[in-house]
Amino acid sequence: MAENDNFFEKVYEVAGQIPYGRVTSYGAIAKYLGAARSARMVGWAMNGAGNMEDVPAHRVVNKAGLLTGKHHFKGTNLMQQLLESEGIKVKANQIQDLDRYFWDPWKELGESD
DNA sequence: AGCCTGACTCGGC
DNA sequence: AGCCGAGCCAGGC
Repeated sequence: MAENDNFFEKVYEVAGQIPYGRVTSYGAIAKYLGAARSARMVGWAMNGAGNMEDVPAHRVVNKAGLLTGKHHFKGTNLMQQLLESEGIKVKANQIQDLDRYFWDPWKELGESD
């Protein structure tokens, strides 16, 4: 039952398509789904995605590159370690050179609309 | 049924 | 350039 029609499922799909060593923002995903103002819902969806290995929630940060959701992971700094493990530089719970690692679904996947 | 909170973002000062 | 307030949608109490 892949309810791809659900907002949450869409979030999981997009997040699951984030390539290794890349990150994106909640707003980018939300906007890609047509809910630019519902970035919070993306984060809320991530709450359930955190249990999914197919959904690298650690690759999803806020627009500022801050690891806002790191507190929701198992460990205290698990999220940061995962990002650093992928070659992403993280400092003070914030991704360095975010522009270099940023992955925009709208740009990469393209809405083709 | 109503109010508060929350893994966000933007605009104004 | 940094801080504050408002907007947004959905879930929890």
